Parts: sequence; C-alpha cells; structure tokens
Amino acid sequence: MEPSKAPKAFLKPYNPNEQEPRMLEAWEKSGYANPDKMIEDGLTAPDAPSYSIVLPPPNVTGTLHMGHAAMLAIEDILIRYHRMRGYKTLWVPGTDSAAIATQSKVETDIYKAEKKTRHDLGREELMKRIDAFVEESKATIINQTKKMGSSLDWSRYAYTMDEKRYRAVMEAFVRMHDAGLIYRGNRIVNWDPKLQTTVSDDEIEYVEQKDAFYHFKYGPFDIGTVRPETKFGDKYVVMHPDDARYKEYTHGQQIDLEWINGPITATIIKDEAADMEFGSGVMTITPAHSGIDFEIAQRHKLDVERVIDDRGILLDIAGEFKGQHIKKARPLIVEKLRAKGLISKVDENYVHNVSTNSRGGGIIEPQIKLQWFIDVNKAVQFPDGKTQTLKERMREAISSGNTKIMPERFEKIYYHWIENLRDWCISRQIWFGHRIPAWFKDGEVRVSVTSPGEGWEQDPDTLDTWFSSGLWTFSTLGWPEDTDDLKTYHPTSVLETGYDILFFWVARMVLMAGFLRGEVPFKNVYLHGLVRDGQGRKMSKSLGNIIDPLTMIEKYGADATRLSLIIGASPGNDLKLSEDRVRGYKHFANKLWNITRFVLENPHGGEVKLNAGDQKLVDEVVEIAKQVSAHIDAFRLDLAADQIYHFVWDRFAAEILEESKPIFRAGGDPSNSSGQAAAASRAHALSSILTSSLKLLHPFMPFVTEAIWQQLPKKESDLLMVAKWPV
RNA sequence: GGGCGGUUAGCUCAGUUGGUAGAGCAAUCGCUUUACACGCGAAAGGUCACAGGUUCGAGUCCUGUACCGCCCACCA
Repeated sequence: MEPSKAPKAFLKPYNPNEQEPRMLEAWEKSGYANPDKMIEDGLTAPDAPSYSIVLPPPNVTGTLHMGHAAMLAIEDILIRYHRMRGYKTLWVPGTDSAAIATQSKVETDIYKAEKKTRHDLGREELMKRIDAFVEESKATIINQTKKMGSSLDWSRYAYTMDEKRYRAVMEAFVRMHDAGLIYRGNRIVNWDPKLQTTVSDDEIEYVEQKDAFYHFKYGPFDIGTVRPETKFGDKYVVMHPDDARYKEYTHGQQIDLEWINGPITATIIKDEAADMEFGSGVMTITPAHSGIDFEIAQRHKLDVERVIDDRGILLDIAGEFKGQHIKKARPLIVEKLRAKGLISKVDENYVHNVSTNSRGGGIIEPQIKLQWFIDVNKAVQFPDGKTQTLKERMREAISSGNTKIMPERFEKIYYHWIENLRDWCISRQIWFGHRIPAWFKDGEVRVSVTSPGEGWEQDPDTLDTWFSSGLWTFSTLGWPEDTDDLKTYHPTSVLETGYDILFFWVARMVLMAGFLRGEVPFKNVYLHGLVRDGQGRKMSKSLGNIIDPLTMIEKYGADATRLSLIIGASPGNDLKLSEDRVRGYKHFANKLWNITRFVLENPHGGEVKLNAGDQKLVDEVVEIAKQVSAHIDAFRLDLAADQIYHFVWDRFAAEILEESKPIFRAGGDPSNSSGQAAAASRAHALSSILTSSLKLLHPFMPFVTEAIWQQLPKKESDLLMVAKWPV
C-alpha cells in the first residue's frame, strides 16, 4: 500500500480538545478581531463599509449558559461572515454589572457566611466585597466566552461600571434632566418591601394566587377586596356616573357609616374607572397603595393617606392594628369585621394576580415616593431637530423602517408595549450601581456630573440598571466623546438578543440613542428564541435539566455545540436542545476532517485546466455559496447551515468523492494518458470544492475548518478567518 | 380580558411566492468497500391537530374549533 500523502494529523479522528486551544491562540495572536489591524495588514479596505455588533453583555454574576452560547454562536457567524466578505467588522465585548442581581447575590453570600446584613457592613465595605466578587466572576465569563470561538475585539472590552461607561451614564442623566425629560416627583411606584427598593413596571411579574375575596358592608354599599388590611383609610366610595343602580347618590355626597375602627364619613365619587360589570359596581379606594386608586384620587383632588410603611407594617391610621405586619394583621382585621357584622360574603378560592419583583424580590406594595422619573410623554427637541416625545420617537424608529425587527411579528408587540408605557421610574435604593448625579443642600436640588461644591450631599440612590444598558451601543464606542469608532460603527448593524428582553433593553436603547445621538442604535434587531431542554422545559438548576455549554464543548467540541444551537433554530422560536443533537454535529466535524484526508491523498500538481464536467462541479459550489449568503443576509442562519451541511455530506462526500475513486484509480495507470489528465482535473476540482466548503463552513464551525486550513499545503491566506468569502 | 406562537415520521424540527411530503437523532436489516464504524448501503416509518371554504390542485391561502406554550393588562 502506498503511504498516505496527507499530513499525519488526518490519520486519527478529529479531536476538538487538541485543536481548539491552538486555533484560539492563533486567532488571538493575529489580532484580526480588531478591524484596525485588518486594515493595517491590508486585509480590509480602509473605505470598506462597516459592520458592527455590540455584544449584549452577560451579567457578571453568572457563568455561561446555553442562552449565551446561542447568542455567541449567532453573532460570531454574522461577524465572521462579514469579515470574510471584506466589511470593516467590529464585535464589541462587555459585561454587565446587573445591579440588583449582583448585590442580592453578594448580600446573600455574606449573610450565609457571616450572618451580617449590608447595614452591618456599611455602604463602602459592601461595595468592596461586590467589586471583589465581580472581578472574579468577570474572569470566568470572559474565559468561557472565548472558548466558544467568539471573535470579539477584546481591545475594546467594556464593563457597565468602568470609568468611561460611568461617565457616559452621568452625562446622559444630566442632559436628559436639563432637557426636562428627567424629573423628580412624588408618584406611586412599585415598592419591594423585601429588597427595600423601587422596581420598574417591566420587572414586575404577575403570579397567580388564591386568596379569600371578602364582601364588606360599607354603609349601604357592598364592596369587595382581597386586601382588608388596606381598607382603614378608605373614605371615598367610587361608582360609575352612568350606573343606574346608584343614580340616587350624587358626586360629593357624604354618608355616615360604621367601619373597622368606628364611625366614619364617606364621600361619594363618580368616576368612569369604576367597572359596572364587576361585583356591585361600587368600590372604595386606597390611593396610597394602588395605582388606579391614586389616579382617581388625583383626578378629584382627594386626600391620600398612607396605611402601610416601607416594611409592610401598619401605620397609625390602623388604630389598634398599628405596628402589626400586614400578613399577620389580615385575619385579625377580618375577624373584627365579622364580629361587627360587616362581612356579607366570602369567596374562599378567589384566583387573582399578585405582582412580584421578578429579580428575586418580594411581593410588590405600591407606595407613593419621591423618585426620579423619565417623562415619556413630554415633547422635547431631539439632536436631529425634531420635536417629539420619547414615546413617539420609539414608535418612529421602527415604523420608519430605520430599525427592522426580525421576526416581524415582534414589531406589533413592541408597539403595544409603547402604548401602555408610563413614566419610567429610574431611581433605586440599592447601593451597587451608578449613583444619581443629583446633589442636595438645605432643601435645594442640583443635577450635575460633579459636586456643586462644599456641603452638597449626593443622592444616595442609584440608577435602574437598564438606564445604563440603554446607552450601551454608543457608550461602548466612546460616547460622549466624538470618537472615530462612533462615526464608523454607530448605528450598529444588528442587535442580536433573546426576545425576552425586547422591552427591557431594545426599547430603551432606541430611546436613549434617539435622544442623545439623534439616531437609531441599530439597523436590525434579530431576536432569537430561548434554549430549552429536550422536552421544552426551561433549563433550571431545580429541574436538574441544565445542559452546560462547557461540558458540551469538552465532550463534542465548540463547533458541534455551535451547530446544534443554529440548525433547527428558526428566528424567534424556542429551541429544544438535547445532547444527541450535539453529538450528531461532532460527527459532521469528523466527516469534514476525513473528506480533507481523501482530497489531500490525491494531490493535484500545479495549474490544471478543468474539464467540462469538473468545471460544472466547481460551479455547483458557487451556486451553493450564493444561496448560503442569501440565507445569512436574511438572518436564516439555520437554513444556511443546513444547506452547507447537506452539500458537504450528501453531495461532496457521498457522491463527488465516490465518483472520484475510479477516476483516480484509472489515473494511476502510467500508460493511460487520458486517464491521468482526467485525474489531474478532478484532483484540482476537489481541492477547489474543499477550499470553498471550508470557507462557507468557517463562520459556523470556525475551529475544525481553521484546523484543516492550517494543514493545507497551499492556501491564499495564513488564516481561514481572514480568507475571502467565495462569492 | 386582549394579543402572539405552536400542533408535519417514535423524538427534535425544515418546508421560502400553493403543484401528489423532507432532514437529523432513534429504531430495523446488511456491510473490517483502502477518506471516515464519529462510517457505508438498504428498507421502514406521516389521512401534515380537527372541521369547513377558496382553487384544476393546500402542510402552504381564508373562516372556525380544540389542545399546548408565551406575552401583555392598575378589575377593586
């Protein structure tokens, strides 16, 4: 038997664990993730169009999960593809401080280990502990991100709390304040009694709960509630002005009646907020602890009195129940009402929604508080000269087509969200985060990046984490300075993220970029689905169904892990991932490895004119390349990957290679000159098809393709990463 | 209460402007065929959730129903 002409490496199956670290090193050493270096080395034209993505920064608290892995795979494909196509391509990495999540995590850890709360430690000490924790977690997540093969430009790495980003946040706040978009006011907010902070509307999660629904006799009326503990201050009875049942009562009329702690005087209020269909059509209101009640009270200039304090304790107004926690007081209050004969009916199993803080907090208690808000309904002038409200701006970004959302159906959801949007409460009472640049002295308030001078105390509150996240596309590029990066790479080409943070993040970036830059933050939004387990369940620790990307990388390689997250994952739809899928794609990497071996064992010598049949084969790949490109351009990475996968396996390996065997056999006969010519032509064709296939696959499976490229005797560039896309 | 998505082979999913159904994995049978057993070949497997409608023709368009999932909503 003839000795193999292929490099020795190919005598063994493809081993990702051996190759991947080498490829990572080669890429990193090249510096080609940085577009400046690409231009410097003449690999990208200085005047080439730019293509940029800013990585949605993973929380520093976590480790890499499959959702991150999917995100990295998708974005890396887009990035590598555009880099190979000659774009000035930039992918900016970063990490997010995730204010509430991080602080809770550290606080919990400290409490477990030392039985100390943040108040025991003090603000400064807690910050130190958090910083230490962040440093450690950061390294972990960065290292894991690299292992996926992400060709991020680490020289541009940003952290939401680093100096530059901090400055951008301060600047943004001051500018918005000066424009009148940020105001401080007493409004009803979502208060989390457990974490002792406000929470934004979007972070509320409604949880279904069963409670008793009580019907009380409130003078001549029947009123209902699941929260008897709020009723102490109820002295207004509201009914719809058109409700025929109560036409004898007039607005402002006063009625004396017996209530929880004795006789009170109630006032009739006619307001359309009362639903005639619900219960008796009559309700009493608690303006201090209910959004809708607060609005009614404001409309009619009614008294607003607090009943419950920040910790859920009843105040003076509760009389004998004062000082008790609402949870404990409720049954006692019910008991008293029953004793007084004021309960007319009880529905024991009433199902309703309670609002909870989705960030690991408690049950929300609406409270009226002096906080900072962003006014979404105030018309102001934008940098591009237009005068409009933030709501209008957010709507326009999409309706004008300046930003397109993929899949399109999410546009409707986005509009609907804007419809329901209220002023955004941006101040939080947690300690870890961007401090609000507001200063107090003798009842005076000033807003400025630095202290106005001696004796001014900075607002102790911090900003909602999404405030700083909203600046991310441009704060990472150097804003507020007018940098070259900003000019070249903003608006970014694509924002790629999970559909679950469409509101939190996407809408807020549109808002911020609109007001502070006068442009959209990105031209496209590509929303991927959630990665679930093989049965469609969310992956969670408690279910024990987590598939860890790093374990998969170790067992099957990063390429296989990437492909398993791409093929079969259509935009915006959840992906069910099982280990079998990952294994299947490892086999594919090996297949490619062996195809190469066969091709290299039949080398072609120098320039050969292809015969007509072989030319047709080569043209076939060009056609495939066009289709793959079209799919990627349409964000159908699943179809693109699927197509090239099948071409390589079913067409190239199964048919073309098999047909080549007899041709090479005939070419081995020295007396058969036409056979030799045919073999030479075929060898040349195979080599060309292999080269093109490697290029087409490279964005999807960067490691194995690069490892093979490194073994090719002749190649157009040292690294496949910077080779030219076939079409 | 409103909206969205899904329902195609045992499992996970494709199916782009309508033309008598495809892939991967699993399962069956057979292969030490000199690129690959992480492989090759063969065979098997679906009344495309259901009911109507449009059409020469529908998985693909329209109407409705059922089930699963998600999102939104200040019904006391």
